[in-house]
Amino acid sequence: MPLSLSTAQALKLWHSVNLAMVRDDDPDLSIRQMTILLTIYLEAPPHTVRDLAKKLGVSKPVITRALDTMGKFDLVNRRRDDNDRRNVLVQRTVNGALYLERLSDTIRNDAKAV
Amino acid sequence: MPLSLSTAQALKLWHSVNLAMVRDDDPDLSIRQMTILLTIYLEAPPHTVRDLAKKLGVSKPVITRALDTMGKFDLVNRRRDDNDRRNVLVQRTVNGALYLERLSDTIRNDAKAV
DNA sequence: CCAGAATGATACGGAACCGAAACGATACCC
DNA sequence: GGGTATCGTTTCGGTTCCGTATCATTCTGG
Repeated sequence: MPLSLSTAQALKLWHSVNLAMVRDDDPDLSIRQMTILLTIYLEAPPHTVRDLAKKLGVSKPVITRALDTMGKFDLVNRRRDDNDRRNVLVQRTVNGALYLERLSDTIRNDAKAV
Repeated sequence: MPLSLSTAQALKLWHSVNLAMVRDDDPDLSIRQMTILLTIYLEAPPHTVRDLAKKLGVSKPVITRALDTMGKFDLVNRRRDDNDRRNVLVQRTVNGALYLERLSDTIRNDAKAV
């Protein structure tokens, strides 16, 4: 069933969720990093660097660097593809799942207050 | 009336809107910049650097620099307060209003598809 | 007046990210 | 096998953003 939002609701929701991200102490993910993370968790694997770059319309180094950063935070994992060792398979982590669970809680909670 | 979203809806909405921002060619605003912009447009004036810093829980230079950047894009405007010339009043612009209108269109449209 | 407080801007060194180009490793194909 | 294509990474120079400290300007209170 489709969600229907007014203009004011849409902007207020966006504002409150962004404000929550700014105010908490964790380091913010950039929009690109956030989009990569959500793609990995919402779409079916396998996820390769090349596929992610194509989906986001960005260059491959952007993906590599974002995976480096998010890997340091243990939000994603990299593994070589044994069937084609040129490929890198991007994998989910427990910590990444928890991160997105907290994000969805924030969104849902702010949506109720909008 | 409160919005009610499932976990999957919340994350899918967040994903699709972020993806749209990544894919379009305009330079992305950072989360902090976006939050400042939305605060200026959603909350009642006057908006000073100090107030914005307090609301977002960041230092004043963060606000000054974000206003510099968004001022270059003509998304916001600065004016000295004539009653207390130490203050800077942050003001809306036509271009900023258009920017947020496009943003809300994206959010509302993606919400329908979630 | 003048000392001190308040406000926003600036200086500084460091970190993160960018686009473009080049690189090493691996797979494919004739 | 040897040349070529593919894949992810690295390098390069440059830009932006950061936090902290400091600054100039303006107001306030005695």
